[in-house]
Amino acid sequence: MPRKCINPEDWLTALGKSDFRMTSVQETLIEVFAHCEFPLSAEQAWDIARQSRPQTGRATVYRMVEKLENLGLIRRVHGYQGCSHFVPTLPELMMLFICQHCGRADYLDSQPLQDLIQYSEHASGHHITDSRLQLFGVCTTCQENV
Amino acid sequence: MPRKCINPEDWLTALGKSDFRMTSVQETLIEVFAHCEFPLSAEQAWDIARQSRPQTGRATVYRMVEKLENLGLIRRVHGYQGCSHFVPTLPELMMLFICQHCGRADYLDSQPLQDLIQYSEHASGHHITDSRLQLFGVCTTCQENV
DNA sequence: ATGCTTATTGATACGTGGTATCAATAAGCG
DNA sequence: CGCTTATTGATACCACGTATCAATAAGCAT
Repeated sequence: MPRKCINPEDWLTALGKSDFRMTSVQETLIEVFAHCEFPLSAEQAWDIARQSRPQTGRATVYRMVEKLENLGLIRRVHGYQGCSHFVPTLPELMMLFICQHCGRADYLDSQPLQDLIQYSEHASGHHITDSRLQLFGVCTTCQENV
Repeated sequence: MPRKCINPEDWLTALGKSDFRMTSVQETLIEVFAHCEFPLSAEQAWDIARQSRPQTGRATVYRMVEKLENLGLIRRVHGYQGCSHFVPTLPELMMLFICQHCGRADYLDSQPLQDLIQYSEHASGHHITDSRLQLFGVCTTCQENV
């Protein structure tokens, strides 16, 4: 499965507002999420963060996860075993695919989703402002390794 | 917004397996979910159930919610304020729309979603076995009442 | 109807994921 | 360098959900 990677620099830029103070915890957590291979829970992120920064507090991780989600830098995965895991968001709006076998996330072209929304909006009369789509299945790599 | 309604009789049929025993709690909770206007959490369902059946236990409600979800009779709403609310599932697979203003759920034609899945499967090479789509916005009724 | 088997219930205790509090720390600015 | 104040981390706390288990009652055989 293709591996997308996030540039932590961009995240720092996105976080860089006037009343914002960059700290070492934040750098650590940005690294953790920017490079995660799999959807990560706050608890998992905490474990990983403490490997390189043992004094990291639990509440701080939860706060940071909330902030990153609000900024749209990470994205909640609405999966089978709960909805508390996150993956980095790509700059472009894309559809999320989760492999049920290896657990990895892939990002697919979102044009079909935009078409769907436009069609459904017209067909139903509702004004659609937001959407959540997630696809599950077996990724190309795992299909080969059966 | 159009109001779809579930027939509790159908649910009883779906529940009627050999080693299954129908009880009054179950009837109560089926009524609660079959007629709910809005996505309901287990806790909310508990409150409503106790109005007509005060001795209803909390654990029983959670057990029943799990059973109904496993049977596909109710469906989890992956919304903004968490993922622990449920709406009755319609016989046909349909896309879920939630109005951000009045909170009501509507069910939309799922053909566009099926098309999207078929297209994305072909385009990505992944084998897609399941999906979760939810749409949010302002329903036709709420648009008129601005 | 009556009794028996066993699925189901409800009370309680428990566990986990997430939040409020608050004194201590440190970022960034003048 | 010192000040202001955003941020941190420890702790306590809360909510949602689950495991346990004796008591209850469905539904079948008789």
